[in-house]
Amino acid sequence: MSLKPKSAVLKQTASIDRESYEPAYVQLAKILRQSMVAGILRPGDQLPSEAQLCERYDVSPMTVRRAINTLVDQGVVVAEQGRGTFVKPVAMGAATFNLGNLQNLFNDHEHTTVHVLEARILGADERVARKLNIKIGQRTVFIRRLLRTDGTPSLYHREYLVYDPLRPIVEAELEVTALQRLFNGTGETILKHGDINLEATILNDEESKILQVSEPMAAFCFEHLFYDFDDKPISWGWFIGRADCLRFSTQVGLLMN
Amino acid sequence: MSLKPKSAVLKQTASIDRESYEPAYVQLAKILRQSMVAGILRPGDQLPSEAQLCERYDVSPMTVRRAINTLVDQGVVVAEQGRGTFVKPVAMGAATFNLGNLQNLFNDHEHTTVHVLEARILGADERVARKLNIKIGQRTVFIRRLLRTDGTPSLYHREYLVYDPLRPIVEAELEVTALQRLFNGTGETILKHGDINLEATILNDEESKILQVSEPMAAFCFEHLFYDFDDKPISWGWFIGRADCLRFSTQVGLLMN
DNA sequence: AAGTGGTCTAGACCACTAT
DNA sequence: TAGTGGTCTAGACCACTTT
Repeated sequence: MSLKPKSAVLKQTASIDRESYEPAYVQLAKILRQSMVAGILRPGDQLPSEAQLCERYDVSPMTVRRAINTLVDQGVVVAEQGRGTFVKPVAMGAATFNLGNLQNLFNDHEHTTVHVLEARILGADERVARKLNIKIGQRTVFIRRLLRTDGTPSLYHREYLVYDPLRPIVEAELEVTALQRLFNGTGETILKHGDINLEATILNDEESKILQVSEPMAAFCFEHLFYDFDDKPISWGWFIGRADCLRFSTQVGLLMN
Repeated sequence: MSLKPKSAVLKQTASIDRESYEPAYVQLAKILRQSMVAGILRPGDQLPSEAQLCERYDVSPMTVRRAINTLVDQGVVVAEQGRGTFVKPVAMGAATFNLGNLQNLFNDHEHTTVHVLEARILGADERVARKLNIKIGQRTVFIRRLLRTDGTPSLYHREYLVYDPLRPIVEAELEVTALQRLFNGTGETILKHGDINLEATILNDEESKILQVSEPMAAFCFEHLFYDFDDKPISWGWFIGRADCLRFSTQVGLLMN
């Protein structure tokens, strides 16, 4: 691990194309990233100082700054005031998984359909009352939905909504499109924030039946609790999907681009 | 949903404290965020223009820009060139889970211990050969590790390393600290990048025994495949943890701070 | 003291969207 | 055409780390 900037090597790399549609800071970030991918800059190595980069690529300090901030945000370098900017080592702990992939499911009307299996007014039991911070017996709207991908059951959703006759949302929530809104936030929304848990579980009898699984099978469970603008819970529910149909992939470290 | 900036309302909010240790752009971002939390700016609403914010808070365009970019990065607003900047609705699809929580486990030497259950040279079978892109029968180092939290088995790890007599890493990999390095990237590293999969599964007999579970139980499985600086796979393995001891939580939307 | 990153200014020009 | 965000300049000062 070298402690000095690899100035000599970097000097030979590409320069910034002023005619390009790509902003200078993006180009610079790519150049630096590329030197890491190529192994010119290794984990632990120090990047050239901002002043050096300004001179070498003939851009202003703010532009260099932004390029480096981009890399910091991407988690590939770390900047330490007074010391320098260094290439971060690959760490599995930096891996992140997002539900964005799942979101595509809801938008893909070609292959995915949503069926409302059940929707009725239900008095809250102890568990529901606790989650939604309401009294036991207070009315909720209980909804069960099933998503099918190419006809095959893929996701089973259950949801309890606080019943409020003043809020016309209830009607809308029953519609098939309501799920989509929950997931990608299109259209009107009364949700301010939400808590989401990801768990692994084994399908119970009801779930197995609905998802058409015969043997015991592992599944992902996304529990969600949404709040309105008064920070009152209004929706508690969970999605369950077969483990053999769901997978989350991600990458860490230096990738091509 | 209003289509006009809530200029009048925002005008009354706090101003920027020049004496504060907090950068101006952070303060401005907080002020804007606060207006969203307070419901002054609702999903779909347009933020005041950059010029307006410059004037109102007496900062330069670049500072306003950075504040807004912060919010864009946080995913709470979306900026559209030529139109304006708008508050994004809450979307479950925006949720992200990271393995950082898990990382704490490895650093917490007070409560967590790592035991090497097995470590031996092993010829690659078809599956291992395919994953590591080597020939069947080629030698690998097979390692089994068990992590205990306060004495209770919590994570079971199996790993195949390409055996390379020229690389002294093999010795080091056997050490207990090797796992920590894999996860948080401290010290020397020969890893350039990695692919990570998150799956839900049911513990098999061996896993149940090692994790001291009697009944069938769901589990999280993190499969990892790491590459060296020549983009050759050198490590394939997976962590398995009991579902009742592992949970991933996250939040979406507007949070307090 | 010298070098580093962190912040900030006060403008400028451009591309895009709306009217 | 006016207003918006997107980029960029050429400096400045500060806080911090190292020598």
